[in-house]
Amino acid sequence: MGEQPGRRRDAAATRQALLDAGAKLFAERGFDRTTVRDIAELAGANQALLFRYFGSKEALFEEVIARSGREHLETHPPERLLSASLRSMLEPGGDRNRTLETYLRSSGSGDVGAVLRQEIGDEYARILATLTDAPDAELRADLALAWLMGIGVVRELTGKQPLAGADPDDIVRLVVTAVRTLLERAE
Amino acid sequence: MGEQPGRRRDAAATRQALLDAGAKLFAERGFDRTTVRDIAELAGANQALLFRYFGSKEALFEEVIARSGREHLETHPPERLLSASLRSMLEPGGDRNRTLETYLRSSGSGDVGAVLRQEIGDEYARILATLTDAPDAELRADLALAWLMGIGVVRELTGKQPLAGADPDDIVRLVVTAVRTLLERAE
DNA sequence: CCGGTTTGTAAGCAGCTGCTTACAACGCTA
DNA sequence: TAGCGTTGTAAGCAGCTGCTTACAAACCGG
Repeated sequence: MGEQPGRRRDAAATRQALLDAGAKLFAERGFDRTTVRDIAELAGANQALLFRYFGSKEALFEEVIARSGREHLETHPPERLLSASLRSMLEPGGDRNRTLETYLRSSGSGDVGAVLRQEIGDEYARILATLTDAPDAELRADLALAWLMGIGVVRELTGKQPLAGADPDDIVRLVVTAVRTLLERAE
Repeated sequence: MGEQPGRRRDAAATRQALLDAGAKLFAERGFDRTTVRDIAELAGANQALLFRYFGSKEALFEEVIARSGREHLETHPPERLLSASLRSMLEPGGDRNRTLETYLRSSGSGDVGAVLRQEIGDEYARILATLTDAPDAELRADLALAWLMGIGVVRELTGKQPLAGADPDDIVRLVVTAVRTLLERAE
């Protein structure tokens, strides 16, 4: 990508460029449809370096997921995690967090990065579960998380209208209200 | 698969076997990770027949989606569509409807079967939208549909606990209650 | 029973995939 | 500046992919 004139050989920068390119493409296309050649080209690097620095396509993927996944969790308090994650998924912009997109675009049973994805999901749900004192708090938190994922699927992956073109504020308002009901309603 | 002794050569039966095998594998693995060789093997047919009867892997996929997608819509009234679809996704069993799984396991931008998937989604949402008289009924219906998809993602695709192992009754109860709030709450 | 059509089979092609290897260019340190 | 490890490059390999082709076996109307 943008190569600095003073550093024509820089392993750390190349590694980072590959990581960034991988993050972008995995989020856009999923794991299967992203090729190591595409990643290397977008990073402006030789594809052999991908294997030198990461070992395999799968290892690069896991590093992408691990890094991007924790950012949101560390920067938002529990009561705003849901709306913050929702907003970051809804609002366009180059530097937004694409964890959920990457997460849900990569499927399969005996899957790649499955352990990491599970850890991140657990972390999200654990935090959301602190917002309710219902006995089945964790199940309710999972359902809230599932809603996030579903909105991501429908918007970014199928582009269904009117949801795909709706105002993020409207979506957040509707979802937060209903989720509040979901979490607060003890029986 | 199970070959009748009286009909050793039967184009219609072979076509159907390929369709069934494709439906199963596409739902389990998604489009990309399902190979035409796998489909042919599961169907007990030669893979060349797949191309003779359907033309391409993509055309077979579209036929699978088109057929399975309409079944639910035609057999459930609006007020039970949500819970019925949710249940069919949650409850194990060989002959359940796997439209949503197939739907969400196949992603990508310039995508395969995109038009058909959109039609099915529109149909679901249109029916759900009849359940509310809010001005943004369609957006609310989309959000309800998105929740369905999300629950499918989290359960079948990531296997996250406790959601993946929860009692379908509990899930349906929580979701239906919250969705009722989502749909009924006019402002 | 004959001739042509339908159904099934085996083999292979071209292209792409993840990954490896052999080698050249560079830059630091002694 | 000589030596050497680091960084980058080009080429290619083996395996898999969707798809095609050439051909054999079964079927059916005449």
